[in-house]
Amino acid sequence: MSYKPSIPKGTRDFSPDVVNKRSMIFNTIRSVYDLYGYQPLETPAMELMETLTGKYGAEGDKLLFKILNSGDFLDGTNRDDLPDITSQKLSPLIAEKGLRYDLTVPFARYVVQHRNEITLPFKRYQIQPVWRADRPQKGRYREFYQCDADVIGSTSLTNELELIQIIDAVFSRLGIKVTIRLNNRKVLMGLAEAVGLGDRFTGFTIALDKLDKVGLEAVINELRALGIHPDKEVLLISLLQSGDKPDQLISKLRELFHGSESGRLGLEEMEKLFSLLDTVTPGNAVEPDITLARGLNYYTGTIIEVVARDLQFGSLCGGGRYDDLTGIFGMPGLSGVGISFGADRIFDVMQELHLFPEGQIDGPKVLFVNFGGADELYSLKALEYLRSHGIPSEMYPEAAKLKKQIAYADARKIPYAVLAGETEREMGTYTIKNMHNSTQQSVTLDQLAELLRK
RNA sequence: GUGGUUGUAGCUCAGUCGGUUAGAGCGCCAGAUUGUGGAUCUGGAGGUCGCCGGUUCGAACCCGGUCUUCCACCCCA
Repeated sequence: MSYKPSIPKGTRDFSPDVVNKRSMIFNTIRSVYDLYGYQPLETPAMELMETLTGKYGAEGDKLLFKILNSGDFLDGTNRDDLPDITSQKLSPLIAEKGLRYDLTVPFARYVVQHRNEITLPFKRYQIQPVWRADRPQKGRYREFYQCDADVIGSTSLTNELELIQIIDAVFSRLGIKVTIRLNNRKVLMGLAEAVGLGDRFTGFTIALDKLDKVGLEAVINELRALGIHPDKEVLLISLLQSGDKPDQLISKLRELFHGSESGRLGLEEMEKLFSLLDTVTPGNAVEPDITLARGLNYYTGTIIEVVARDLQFGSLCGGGRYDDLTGIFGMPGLSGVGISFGADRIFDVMQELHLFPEGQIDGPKVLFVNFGGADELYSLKALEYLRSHGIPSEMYPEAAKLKKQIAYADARKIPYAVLAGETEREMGTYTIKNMHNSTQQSVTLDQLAELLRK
C-alpha cells in the first residue's frame, strides 16, 4: 500500500531557502505599493464559474481549473440525459466553482460587489496565487503568484505614470535591469486601419506581436494572408524596421493617422504619457513599441510589458488600461489601469543572474551550543535575554557532540555560535565564535547582545 | 489542446551488443579528533533503473501505454 509521493504537474514545493528568497521579492513589491498609497486586498482562491468564464477569451476558458461540486456532484443533472451529454453542457452542472485565473477579474467583481463601501478612485494591490491549466515550461507554471496593483475610477494618465514609476522602483530595488515597453491599443487600431486591416484587428495584432520572435518576413507573410493592402506594406515595414526615438516615431505615426480617429486619440495619450515620463526620468529604459499587443483581451488604452535586459525570458510584468471591465458585472463606465508582477519569473531571473545575496537571508543570528545540565539552563537564560532584545537565536536541542552542533550551525549558515560550558558559567561569561573566520572571544551577556545586534 | 523531448542513489551523471551481484563524483552517517564546522584519510548506509504492461531463457537497455520534465505551436506572469 505504498505509493511514491508527488505533486500535480506544474506545481512546486518551496524549501526554506527558496521561501526566504521569494519573501524578499514579495516584501519589495509590497513596500513599493505601500509607498505609493495602494491598499491591500485579498479575494478567495475560488470564484463562481460564471464570474470566470468569458473573460479571457475562448483560449482562456480552456485553461480554467474547475472544482467538482461537493457531495454527489451528479445531483444537478438529469441522469437520463447523461449518456449523450457533451462535456461543455455537463461542466456547468457539476462544477459551479473554479480557481481564479488572474487577479484583475476578481478585483472587478469585488469593486462591483462593494461599490457602496469604496471611495473612488480606488487604488488596491493584491499578492496571491493564480492557477492556469497551461502546459508547463520554463518560467511557466500551473500555480504561480501575481502581484497586482490597479487604480479604478480615474482616466488620468498620471495613473499610468505612477504604475511605471512603481515598476521602475521595484526592479531597481531588486537589481534587475529591465526595459519597459509601452504601446496603446488605440494606436494599434489606427495602424490596422491605416494598412486596411481595420476589420481584421485581432489577427493583425497577433501577427505584429510575433515580430521579435519570428522576424519581419514571417510577419509580413502572415499579414498578406490577412489581406494587407500591398501599397501599405512598405509603409509598415519602414515603421517596424526603424530604430526611431520616441518623438520621431510619434511624428511618423501622426502623419499616418490623419484619417484615423482612434489612431489620433491613442497617439495623443502616448505623447502625453511620454512627456509625463520626461519629468520623472525613470532609471530603467522606457520605450514605445508598436508591436506590443499581449494581454489584449480587455485592454483598451495603454499597454505595458516589462522584460529583463540581461536575459531572454518571458515578460516579468504586464499591464494596461481597461475602460469597462466592471461593465460585464453590471457597473459600466468605470475605467481602470493596472499592472501585474510575475513573482515566480522574477525569482527565476534573479536566480539565473545570481542576484540573491550570498548566505543566510533570514534566520537565527546565533546558535547556542548545548552542554546539558546546568550549562543548558545557563544558555537558556541568555537565549531568553537575546530574544527579548529582538535577536533571533536558538539553542541546539540536545547535548550532542560539539562537532555535530558546530556542523549544524555551519549547515544552517548561522553566523555565530556561543559556547557556554562549565568554565564560562563559573565566570559568568560567554564564548562567542564567529563562524566565518573562526575567531572566538569571551564576553558578558550585554556585550553579546551588543555584538549580535549589528 | 497538437507535435516532440526527458526520467538510473538526496544531487549531477556513467552504464558497451539485451547477459551473472547496476557504478562514479558530490552530499549524508560514523570514526581518526571526549570543547570546535569547512581540509584530509578510513569505513558505512542509501536503488521498485518514474510507473504499468508486453516481447524474450534473460530487460536499466527493445515495444506499447501512462505520469513527469523540458521544447515548439497556441496563449501568457
